[in-house]
Amino acid sequence: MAQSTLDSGAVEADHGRGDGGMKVITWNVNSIRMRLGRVRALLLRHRPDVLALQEVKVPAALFPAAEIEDLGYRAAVFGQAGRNGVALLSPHPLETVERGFPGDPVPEQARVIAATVEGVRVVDVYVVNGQAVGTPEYEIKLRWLEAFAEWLRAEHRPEEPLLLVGDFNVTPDDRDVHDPERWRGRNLCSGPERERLRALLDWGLIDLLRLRQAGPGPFTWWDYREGAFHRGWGLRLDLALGTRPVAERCLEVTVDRDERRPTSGEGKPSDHAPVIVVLR
DNA sequence: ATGTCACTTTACAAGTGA
Repeated sequence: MAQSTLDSGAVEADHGRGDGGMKVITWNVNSIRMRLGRVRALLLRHRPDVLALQEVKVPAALFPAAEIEDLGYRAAVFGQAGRNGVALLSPHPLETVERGFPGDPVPEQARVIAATVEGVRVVDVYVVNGQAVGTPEYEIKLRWLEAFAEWLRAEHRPEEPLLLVGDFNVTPDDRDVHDPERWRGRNLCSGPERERLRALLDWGLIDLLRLRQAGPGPFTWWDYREGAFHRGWGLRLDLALGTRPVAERCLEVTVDRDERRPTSGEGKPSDHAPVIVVLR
């Protein structure tokens, strides 16, 4: 049963185009169990070729794989009980799945999963949050970004088709902040973390959303507190970064803000909105 | 700075992390 639905899903995900195009969505769901209804609706609405999830907050054994398979998707999960956890969903084969990376300063935390889908290496990251500048957690965040960049440089080449997506917990620059003065120097917007992200880009990655949208905005995350979404107090923390071969195929990048709305969809929203990347 | 949310523990509340 599962196999036949997987086959039909693969056909639908291509939108009948048969043109080698590819739709990749990244979404920090803040618990897959709480968000299953919305994830299901997103898969049916967009039929992405890849859905990269962060903060699934379950060990792999408790990931709702059967519900996902019923929609024609396979899941590769790097899970963790209660915190973190990343997963890649696709109707296509997920080849050469890699969980974590050598040199991770916090290897007990599930933050990176990678797989090759339709010839594109998709790397899904959930970067250390960092809590606040000056805390030990912030120092770990900087070290983590350095170690991840070192691994990327060692294992990959900028000439490869590689798409790095996820929740980076860093705003690339002030255009990604609703009120740059209010956020100046604080965690998610501070200089040192932006320098680490910049180093990653300098290796050979392009911020795909900025190819066609100069900003300021759009944002992808709004705090649950203080009615931040309603007041427009957002940040862009969720990014899609591509090597040149991927950037050349990029048609558009959009943010599905409706998913952050409390009144739309099944159950409560995540504090992050999905980012949708379309490649030709 | 914090008006929320989801998780955990030994659970019928409080602490943690985001």
